[in-house]
Amino acid sequence: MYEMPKSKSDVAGDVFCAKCPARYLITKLSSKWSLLIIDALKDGPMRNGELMRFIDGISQKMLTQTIKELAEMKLVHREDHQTIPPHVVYSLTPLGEGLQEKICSLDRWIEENVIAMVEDNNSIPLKLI
Amino acid sequence: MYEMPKSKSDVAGDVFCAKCPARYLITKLSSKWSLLIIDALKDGPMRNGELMRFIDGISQKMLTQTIKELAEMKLVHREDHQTIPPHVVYSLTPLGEGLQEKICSLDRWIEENVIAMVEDNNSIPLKLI
DNA sequence: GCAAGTACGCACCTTTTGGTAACTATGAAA
DNA sequence: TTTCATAGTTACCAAAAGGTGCGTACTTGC
Repeated sequence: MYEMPKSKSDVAGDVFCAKCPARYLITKLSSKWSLLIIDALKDGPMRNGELMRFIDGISQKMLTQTIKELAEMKLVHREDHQTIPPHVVYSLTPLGEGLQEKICSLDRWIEENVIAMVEDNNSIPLKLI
Repeated sequence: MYEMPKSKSDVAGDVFCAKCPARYLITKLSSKWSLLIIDALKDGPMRNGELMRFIDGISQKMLTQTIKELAEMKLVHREDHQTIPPHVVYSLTPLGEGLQEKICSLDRWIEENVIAMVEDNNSIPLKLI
């Protein structure tokens, strides 16, 4: 597994290096649910139920789990009103906003180029949206 | 699973829709190996062994498998010289070049912001690069 | 008064991911 | 002559991802 460095200043970024924290982060972020949650939060704060309905196909378990990881990475802010029934609001942190621009750019590119990627290709499943 | 539409013109992109091909593609692309291979090919064609050495930690199996998927998505071109011993060269297609810009932008952002994401966080493993 | 919504945690189970080792055929270098 | 590099494939196995169903404690609408 990983080892802790002596000080934080020893940390630097290289995704191609297996032991770099940057690689750890790219491993965490390279999940469809992480990408979709950050994309979904681009227009402002959302609650759990809203995200569930917006991100078609995500389960409650994966939403909770992924949001927790994104919060640990300081990309998403979790605001719990501490009421019963629960009222929790999720939003992007300033750091998350920066990442969101990159991820949205990637997602929009995929949506725009999906036809070129799947045409004449029987191994990629197609379906009406 | 998925169903085939009547014609290709029915295809459109929405990553938030579970049955959209765009979701299928984002699912395939959201793996660390896909992201790293496309990033690695940004400076020109590379051979199998070069990629193995450049992308620290990837196994032969995952490299072969991921490249195959990227080729099916028309993002990577596989040029096999049909010799023994084998000589195969991989490069980005014009489509892959477009995606590479987005992915490199994401990877560089992660490398630049890795410190902000991991500081004061004991759940994220750190290591000297 | 009963059901639904809220945002989870937990246990169980299946599917997918991904590592390792063995094997391929050949040329080139030691 | 023996070893290595090349770019794979295959089988086997362990680990991780991820779905489903249950329970929670309360409020609001029907």
